[in-house]
Amino acid sequence: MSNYNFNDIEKKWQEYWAKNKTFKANNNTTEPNYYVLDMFPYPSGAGLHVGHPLGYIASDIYARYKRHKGFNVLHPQGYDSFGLPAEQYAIQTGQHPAKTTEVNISRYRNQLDKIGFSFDWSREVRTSNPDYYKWTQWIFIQLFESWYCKTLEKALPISELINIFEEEGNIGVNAKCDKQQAEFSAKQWNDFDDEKKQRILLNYRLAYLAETEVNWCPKLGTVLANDEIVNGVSERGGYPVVRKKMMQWSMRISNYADRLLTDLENLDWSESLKDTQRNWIGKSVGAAIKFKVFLNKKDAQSNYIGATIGVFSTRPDTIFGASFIALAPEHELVQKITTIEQRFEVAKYIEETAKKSERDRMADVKNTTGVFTGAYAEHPFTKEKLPVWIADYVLATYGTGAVMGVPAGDQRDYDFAKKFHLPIKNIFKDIDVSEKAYEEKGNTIIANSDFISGMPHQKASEKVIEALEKLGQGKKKINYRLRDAVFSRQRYWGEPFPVYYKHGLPQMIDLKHLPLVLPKVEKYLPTETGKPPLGRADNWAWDTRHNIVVNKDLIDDITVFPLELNTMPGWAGSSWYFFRYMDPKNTQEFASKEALEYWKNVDLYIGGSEHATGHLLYSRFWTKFLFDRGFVPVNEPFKKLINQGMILGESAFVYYLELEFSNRVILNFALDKKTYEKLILDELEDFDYEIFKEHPCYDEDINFSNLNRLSVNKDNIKKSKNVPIEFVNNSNELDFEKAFQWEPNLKNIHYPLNSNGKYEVFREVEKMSKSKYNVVNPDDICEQYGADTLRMYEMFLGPLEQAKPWSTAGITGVHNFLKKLWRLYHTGENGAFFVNDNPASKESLKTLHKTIKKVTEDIENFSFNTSVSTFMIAVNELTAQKCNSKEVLEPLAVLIAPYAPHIAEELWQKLGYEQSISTVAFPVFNNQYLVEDSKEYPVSFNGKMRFKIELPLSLTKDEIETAVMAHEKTQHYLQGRTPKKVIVVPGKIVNIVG
RNA sequence: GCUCAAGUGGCGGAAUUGGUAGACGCGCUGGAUUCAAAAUCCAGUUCCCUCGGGAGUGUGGGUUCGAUUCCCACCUUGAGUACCA
Repeated sequence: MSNYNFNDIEKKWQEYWAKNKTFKANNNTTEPNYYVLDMFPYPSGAGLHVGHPLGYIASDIYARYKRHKGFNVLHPQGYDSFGLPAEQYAIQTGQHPAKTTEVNISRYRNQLDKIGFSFDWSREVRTSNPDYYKWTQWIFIQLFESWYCKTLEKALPISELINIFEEEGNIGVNAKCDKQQAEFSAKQWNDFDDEKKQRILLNYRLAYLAETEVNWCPKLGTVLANDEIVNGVSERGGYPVVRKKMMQWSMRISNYADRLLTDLENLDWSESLKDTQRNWIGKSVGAAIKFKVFLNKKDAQSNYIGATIGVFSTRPDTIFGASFIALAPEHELVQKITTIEQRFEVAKYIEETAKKSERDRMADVKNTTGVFTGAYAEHPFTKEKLPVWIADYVLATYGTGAVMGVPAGDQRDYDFAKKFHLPIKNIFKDIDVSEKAYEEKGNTIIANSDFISGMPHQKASEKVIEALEKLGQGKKKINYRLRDAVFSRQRYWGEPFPVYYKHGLPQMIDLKHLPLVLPKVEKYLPTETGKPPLGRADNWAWDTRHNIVVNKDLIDDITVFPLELNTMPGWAGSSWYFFRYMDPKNTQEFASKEALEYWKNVDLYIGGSEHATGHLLYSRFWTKFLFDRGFVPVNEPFKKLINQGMILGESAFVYYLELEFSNRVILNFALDKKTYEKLILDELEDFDYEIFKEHPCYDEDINFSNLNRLSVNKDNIKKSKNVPIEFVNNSNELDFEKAFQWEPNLKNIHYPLNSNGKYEVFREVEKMSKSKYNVVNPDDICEQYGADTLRMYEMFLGPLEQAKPWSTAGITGVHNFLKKLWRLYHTGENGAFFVNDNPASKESLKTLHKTIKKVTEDIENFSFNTSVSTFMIAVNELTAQKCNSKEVLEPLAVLIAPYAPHIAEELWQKLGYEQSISTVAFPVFNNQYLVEDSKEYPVSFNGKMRFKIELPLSLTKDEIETAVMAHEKTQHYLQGRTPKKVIVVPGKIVNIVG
């Protein structure tokens, strides 16, 4: 008697794989190689839920498949182990983040192991490991020691730039600086003192230190990158974010904007993900236009202030419609151009806008505000004097921080002009702009515009740019939305910068002395003086004589210097980890040339789409940089990328209203579905108050306060023996007794009951998270049904890339399939293993090869959900055929091995093999088993399906036509008529058009 | 607002380049086995019907002998982004 005892089988093979290092990748083979990578997890304290493994299962299936196909597969896993949650936990409990991280990692590892992944654990990396972050620090130094040459479109060593400066000055250098770098000659450069030289070089370095306006989150005590802010609040925690100027490390990613954009073309990524990156980079083509600023409207040269306002516009063709110029409140020219009369107003306005947080400003979109500076800008063609305003709808961080206001062509300019009674000049032929601006480009003809009147948009733009160039007041310009990335965090649990400060100037610590290891601190909070947590460390100064970390009391600024107090952001370590897996133990290089050359880039990368504008962009940036400097042989890190959809949790809630009565007794009334709908639709006028009126506490002056909700998920709290307390039955009815026991507050609610005398809870699908009590743990599924069932079921749920709610409703179907598969090999007495050497029936061979064909196609196309169905059909058919032949059952086991590796290994062993099934070649589809067969061809007349004719599958198109026309059924239908046309779709259908 | 994706039974979802819509699974119904239950197996299951058939892939058009698939317009939902000049 032999049952499908999945728990024993899975444990046995997981141990076998670990012991035999079955999935260890080789760095030097003659076989072709393939690199399958998952986005490595952040080991959070909550552990894995069933959503996490979805992508890992998909990549594991593909990795195992590729091994069967004879590839040397690299399929590693590791941990993105620096991060905020561990630090916040440390702040609360005083535990060192390294310790909690360690605990979380071992929990993760434990959970991952239970699912039977084919990871090569010998290559594990952890970003918080000093052996690893030594190289993150090293890459930072390389970025510091590089500048970006716009002419060659690549990063070059800073030493080459110094050479140029020494010989030619900076006049011929085509590089982007964070601020306008004044020109200097070779002689001037050579005469500068060292400090000045260093300051100038900082303007060119790819990693640079500069005072930048940053997103400051006071609650988290740190700055955040743009992609870490969602809807104006922090992604983590949802705290408010304000703008603040700080001295920060930044990365000149904007230099790579164009390459990051154009290189997307050749990547095998989904179009929607590419679009997200394209939008984020935000390329727009237009013109840079300079306006001369005058003190007043009078046309006298003496009123010229001697400054110009540069604007960027995607619509230079609308320049004759310009009626004002608007500056961002933070614009550097504001002070210089504001007239004496307007000074007070302007100062007041700027103070007000500075007070507003990013979020307030966003919430206030509809409310246009601004103030006149008193100055005027001269139109380059008409010489008209346009008033210069300050307006907070103009962003300091985009373009030049100034716009030319063309009310007719831009709705925001239109609203602004309306509000402040500025002229609205119509410059479009046959278009009405009396109500709103006309923003379409299309084929509109420009009018009332001097030399471009009568031209369409595109041509007019070109002409204007041409004319501006002649005047020296403008040129064609490409602008990007992508901004340089802030690289400093006021945090403890991150990579320390390998930087010390000599007289305020940053100096790099030599590679020989890396890693610079995180110092010990007593508390993980910022210091009392507002410095980052590293400011609390005593041993945090750099002794340049001995090249060691020493106590900060020894700082003398001669030989001992202060170290950087910021740490690197979370994305630092994750921007290059895929290279480290290639050679994870290397102590001399971040990865050896040979390893990098052997594996090249990641062939298949699977992870969530939430990293589209963060991790995936930064990784591409660092890879391009490392490529430019010759450290890696590839320009892009991830050839093919798949975003697995999120698995959502289903939550159950009680919604209740808190009602405050005049006698100050507070009562909670649970809502039924109908009332709830009325409430959210604000239709409370016809709300049924009768139920409340019956209550003794009812009063005319009921005060409705907030709508509350309470989770009553059935899987959220576990009894000691892992049995979920069932709060809610399948009809969504609440079990009061159990619910009250769990959450006594539920007792204080008055429930409207349905006809069964029960209360129906609300169901909603939302993200799985600990705080929502809707987490399903994969361990429980593995224990109850086995890892193979979990793997197949997660694939069976639906298309990989689609988001879907978790439900165990269909899991028995998949589990039954595995039991049937087991039985297929155990048809002996009392369920004993039984397989024979007899040749298989033609029918069984047909089933097998049909399955091989479909499953191979499915894996190649990543449609794993349909191949689970294919397996089910195959097993059902083979069971019906009573197939016991090795000829079919052996290849079948291999076929299923990527999906359900444990059961496949067990069957393989029972079939008499000692080697792991993962070394066996994948079955090859043989057409002959299908071709010899016949097929029913549907025959239609004028598109209407009439009957089917059975014909051999091997016929050609013409033969099918002849055979169909000669067939008695056809002749019977035609009754002597001659059809006009016969259409044959091979293998499909025959259409007769009469 | 802009960009993108998706709308198919009671449910999750199948359907090659346009070719028998609803595979497969869940659920449901009936049956077999059983003292009974679990487990397993078999049959049925889009809707309507006067049992001949008719309708049907968000809605309305179009192309085609033939449309879930291609084109146009609209509706709905989801995702991303947001004063980006």
